[in-house]
Amino acid sequence: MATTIPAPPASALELAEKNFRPAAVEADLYEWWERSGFFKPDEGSHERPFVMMLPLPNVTGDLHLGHALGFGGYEDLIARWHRMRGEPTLYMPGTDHAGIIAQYVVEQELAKEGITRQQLGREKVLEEMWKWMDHYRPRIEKQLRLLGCSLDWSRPNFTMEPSKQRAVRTHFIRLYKRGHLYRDDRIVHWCLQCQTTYSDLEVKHVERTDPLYYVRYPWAGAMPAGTPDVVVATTRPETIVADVAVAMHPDDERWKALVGKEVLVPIVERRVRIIADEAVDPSFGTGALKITPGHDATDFEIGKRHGLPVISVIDKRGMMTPAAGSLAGPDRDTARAMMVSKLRAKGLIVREEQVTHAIGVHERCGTVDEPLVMKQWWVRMDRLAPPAIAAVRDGRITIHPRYQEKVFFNWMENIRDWPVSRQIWWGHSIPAWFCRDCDAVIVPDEDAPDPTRCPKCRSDDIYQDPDVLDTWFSSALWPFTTLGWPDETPDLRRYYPGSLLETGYDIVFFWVARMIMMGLEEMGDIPFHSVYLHGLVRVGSVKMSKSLGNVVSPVGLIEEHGADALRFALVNGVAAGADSQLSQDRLDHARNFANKLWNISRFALRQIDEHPEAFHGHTADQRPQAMGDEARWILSRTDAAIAESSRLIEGYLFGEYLAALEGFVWGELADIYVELAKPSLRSGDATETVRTLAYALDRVLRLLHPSMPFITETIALQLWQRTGKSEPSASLVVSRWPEPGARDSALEERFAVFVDVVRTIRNLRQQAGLDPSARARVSLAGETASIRELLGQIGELTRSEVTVGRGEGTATVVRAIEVRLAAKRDAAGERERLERELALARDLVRRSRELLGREGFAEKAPKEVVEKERAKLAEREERVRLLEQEIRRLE
RNA sequence: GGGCAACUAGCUCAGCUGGUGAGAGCGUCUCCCUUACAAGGAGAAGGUCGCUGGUUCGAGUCCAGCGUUGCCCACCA
Repeated sequence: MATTIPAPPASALELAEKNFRPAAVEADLYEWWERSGFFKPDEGSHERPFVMMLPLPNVTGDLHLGHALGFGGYEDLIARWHRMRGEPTLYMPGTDHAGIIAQYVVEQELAKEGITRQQLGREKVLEEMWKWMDHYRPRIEKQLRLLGCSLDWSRPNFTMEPSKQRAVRTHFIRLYKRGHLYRDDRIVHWCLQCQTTYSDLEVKHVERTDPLYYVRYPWAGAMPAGTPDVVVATTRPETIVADVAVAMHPDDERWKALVGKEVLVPIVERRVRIIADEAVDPSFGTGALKITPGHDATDFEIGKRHGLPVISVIDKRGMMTPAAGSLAGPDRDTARAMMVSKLRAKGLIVREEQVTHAIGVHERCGTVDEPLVMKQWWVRMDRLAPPAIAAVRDGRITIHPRYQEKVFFNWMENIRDWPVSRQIWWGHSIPAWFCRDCDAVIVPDEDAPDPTRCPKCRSDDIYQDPDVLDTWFSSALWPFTTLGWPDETPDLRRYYPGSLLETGYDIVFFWVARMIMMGLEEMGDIPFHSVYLHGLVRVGSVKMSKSLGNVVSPVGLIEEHGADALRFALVNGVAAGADSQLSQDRLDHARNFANKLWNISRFALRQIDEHPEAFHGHTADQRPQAMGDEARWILSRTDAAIAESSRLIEGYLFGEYLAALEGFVWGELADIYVELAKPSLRSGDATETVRTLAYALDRVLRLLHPSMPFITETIALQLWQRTGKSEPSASLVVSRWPEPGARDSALEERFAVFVDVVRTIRNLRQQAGLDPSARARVSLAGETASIRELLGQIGELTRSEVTVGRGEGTATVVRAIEVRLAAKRDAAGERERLERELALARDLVRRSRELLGREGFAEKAPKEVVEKERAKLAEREERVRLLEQEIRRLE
């Protein structure tokens, strides 16, 4: 920690308005936190560090709500909690150069000025890319600060910075030398728009209806009479010119006898064989599939199995190549129409129908996939995947919520090799050179400079692979490149492996799985111990996406409601891993809750100001030695809230944690304790009450700080300025998370009765139509022992004089206590009400008796459960008796 | 085709290791500007926890089957 800590901002110390105004304090507080070094891990600590890497946002534009959920909602909550637990906490910032997406975005910008990347050339486009990065990186970093993320900004990271380029080069070379990387001609997804390949994961399937043509392939030789025609169904007739076979399912009785015979590919008149392959679906079309290895992934695989040649008739721009013969020249759509009319002219189209099928499109731009066969770099998965599967299988890495592990296994166990070449310009260059004279592939040694001549044939006519690497190739290394790898840095030693990886479940395959594989490969150890996967945030009920134009900027929401309200609203009450939606209601509610806390604090601070003597020799963070019931009660409940909060956060139940905390702060501290505190504050000795109020507030601020850092810090500064605190920390950020004290469950049980009685009296008052501001008289009879000490408090919350004993007036029974309010009785109406209550009460008695009388219950259920049920039955029976008595009295 | 999950109040959703009048927010109704807060307070109404079986003394919670919905993966031409 910094040796001298600057003074906290005056704005936070002075804000005293009736409503909390986030804009007045947030920027100042963040700046103070950052400048004071609170977000740097304590290097001197011997505690085990907590390490979490930011899921590096793409430098493609501003942050959206999904980022706010992950970064501000979950990660910062988790980081702040660990920091408060005394763990040296490293929440590592960084951004991603975002390869294809970023280049696509910048190209769109250029297109607005009518410029294409080809016109500009590689150098200039890269200049534009860097300009974009230089513009958006600070903006993104600013937005992370607005969210309140406690990132260690002294350790900035960017995937394209020189140190990362060196790391990627090293990694590539090592993978290559170890045999995990190979180069091969294989079919890949090609984007005509982006002019690059992409991986299976980046293919989106969309439903589309297209004409399905049934095309007859004439027999090559004479066939016996009655031999059926071979008819294939296709949506892509333009690829017929690249057909090299027709395939049937081996078990298809219709065609079995014809396997091995030859047909003529229409128009090109090529003789091809009929083959049998399991991949053919006999129920589709006629059960005969045309095989086009050059332009279909399935066909490519089938072709490989049968040793068929590959014919490519479509080029990278989507134009028909000379190999297409009479179709050469036009684009693929025009060629399709041309082919259809040619086939029609020859009478080869036997049928045409509409078919709805799934077609692949590039998820970034929506362009229909064009499978092409190209020479590409591939990462072999056969040896990288098994250790990653094992790490999760044997629990070295746990994924929360746990069911996501099944999803992980399902994918990893069917994983396919990963194509990592991209034909764009923005990205990590590939440290591989090719020799024009002997075709050698040259990958230099790790620390060697770029090669200048071919080691095989000594030619100096070599060139570097012009492709760049998939973005995820570099982000897979994030857990260790951020720590200085491949150098053996102190950071790498201290902070690897990390503790937790928090991200959305939608990038498990893209990123999480690959980090695990590469961590194990390069570091020989898992990259993190746990993974927490949050759900997706929707706006209203619609998924947020750029194409739908409903991307919400968190910045506007922060300006309007404050970062705390946004952070709280995004997480409160959301089940682990579940998708959620952010609505105006949720935001308003969160803001209202923040305001509630603010006003509890204003009340407490005013009381402290009026009773300064309470803090001579005592501080807000010291648990007061309370005597009074209500003080002891709220202290016990505070301890319950502490224990509950810790338990829920440890269990990754963040939504529950906030919901439970809100219930405590609003429903118990504000609605009950603050009200009970008022009379004793007016009386002579307020010391105990003020101290209790301050202490409860101090605890609540700590408990809530991980989610609502700004408001809690503002209040804490104001509180501690008045009361002092025993802990030396200058800020709530680096204060200790509370430990729960001993609870008084007997007292809590008495207060549960108390709360029931209060509600019953208030209800009775309203039913009787009493003037809300008038004082009433209430008498309690029956089993009043547990609340005998709390009569004054009951009176305080119900504006009543409360006595024990028989009284007059309108009555009801709660638990086994008769409650009577001095008011005029409406005999008929009251009788009706009491009869209704009696019926319900009898039903409850019946249920209790049934449960207790059931065979096996008394023997098999835990003793406490049986005891509790017996007590409940007794109370219910007494309530029935009292209600009956009351009804009789009405007669 | 394979996998994962969801189905709880009018709406949006909690309910974690099974324990018995099923919770919240919003909305609805009644009342209240009580000097911390009207961005508030008090009270109320509202649910056969998708369906059918099973396990258990006991099931919203566990198991099986079914139905509906969503998502992911996959070589639907």
